[in-house]
Amino acid sequence: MDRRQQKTRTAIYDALTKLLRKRRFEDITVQEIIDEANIGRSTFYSHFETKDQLLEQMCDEMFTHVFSESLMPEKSHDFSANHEELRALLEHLLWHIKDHEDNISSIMYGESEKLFTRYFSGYLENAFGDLISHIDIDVSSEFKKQFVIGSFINTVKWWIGGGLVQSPGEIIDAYLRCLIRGNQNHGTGK
Amino acid sequence: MDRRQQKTRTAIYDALTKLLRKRRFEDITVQEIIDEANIGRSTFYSHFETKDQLLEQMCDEMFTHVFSESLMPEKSHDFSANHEELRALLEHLLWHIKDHEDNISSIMYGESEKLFTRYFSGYLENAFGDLISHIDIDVSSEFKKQFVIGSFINTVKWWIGGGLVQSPGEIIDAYLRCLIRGNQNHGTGK
DNA sequence: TCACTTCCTGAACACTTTGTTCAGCAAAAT
DNA sequence: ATTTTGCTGAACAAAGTGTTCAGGAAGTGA
Repeated sequence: MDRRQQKTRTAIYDALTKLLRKRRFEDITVQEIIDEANIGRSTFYSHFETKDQLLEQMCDEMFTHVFSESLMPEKSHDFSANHEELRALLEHLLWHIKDHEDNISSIMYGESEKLFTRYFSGYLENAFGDLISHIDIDVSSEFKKQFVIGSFINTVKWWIGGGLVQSPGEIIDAYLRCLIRGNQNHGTGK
Repeated sequence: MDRRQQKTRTAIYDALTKLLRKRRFEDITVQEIIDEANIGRSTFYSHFETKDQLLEQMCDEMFTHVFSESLMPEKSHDFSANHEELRALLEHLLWHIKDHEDNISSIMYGESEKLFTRYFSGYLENAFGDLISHIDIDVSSEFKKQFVIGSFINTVKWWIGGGLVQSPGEIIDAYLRCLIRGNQNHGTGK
């Protein structure tokens, strides 16, 4: 691909990321992004149709990167019999997020937060959907999914909002303790 | 108060509510509100400084109404010893929400949803903050609060988003079952 | 009924932001 | 060296925001 295109694109991404650290997305104007990126107006619009599309694409790239396939639990894993493995997987996920702290934190305000939530939710549903139905609580599986995934995303957002001061291990520990409590002994113990 | 003012104000509220049923708040223009309310431009701006202020005030009135004081648990109540009372209170809250279904549903998209969440969260923290610290899980009290309140609001949002098809009783049942599981016997049984 | 106070009206205005267009220039590709 | 592709920046139309103001309508009180 043309180096010029790459250059403008990253200039735009960097500019937006920098601006997002100080302001909500909806309060940032295209002109500001252009100025910060130091490019021509028409250049911006030849890359992105609108400001919203820019955000979407940028987040998309980032999330794809953060929630990369390597984090997918393999279908064969039986977490209901082995909580340690689930814990390790979730913790690994949080480490990934921590690695992208700068980028993700700047996104967690305003409209962009919703993109994160949607993307995260979709990922978790894919990755853990089956697993969740094995958790033994007497509620509809839709409700269970909503509860488990929702509370996890909430927890992660809360963690990020607080500046990621706790370690991923602490967070996962606390989360699982709230969620699994009373359920620890369901595994058949090896 | 001058009847004219009242009339304009409700005309504006009604107009916005109607528009919110079809579009996100951020996509609605002041002009549309004005047209829908059938008032003059300067009239709008003599009532509200900006579109955002209108939303805030409207939501504020509504939430104050929905989460009215009558729903405050009395300090003396000991929910840790009596889950039935807590359940009844939460169910009552959902009934209140259901009563305002039309208004609340129209608000649950875009920016206005965040106002709801903030308001709801503040209310719950006030109403149930003490109570939560009595729940027996070995995590920090901040985490516990985040988890309990967050998952409850999530559940309510999920319920509203789905069109409030389940009864308040069902929702509270499922919520408490997910939350309290393994903890039912902590009360000292009268 | 007669003031008079308050509110509503709607047009005009300045300003900001958006998204498009286009001619000219610069940098890649072949 | 020639062609293709991308960047520039000014100019433009369109849409929205928030203000102002003169005049009219509707409430209020004597």
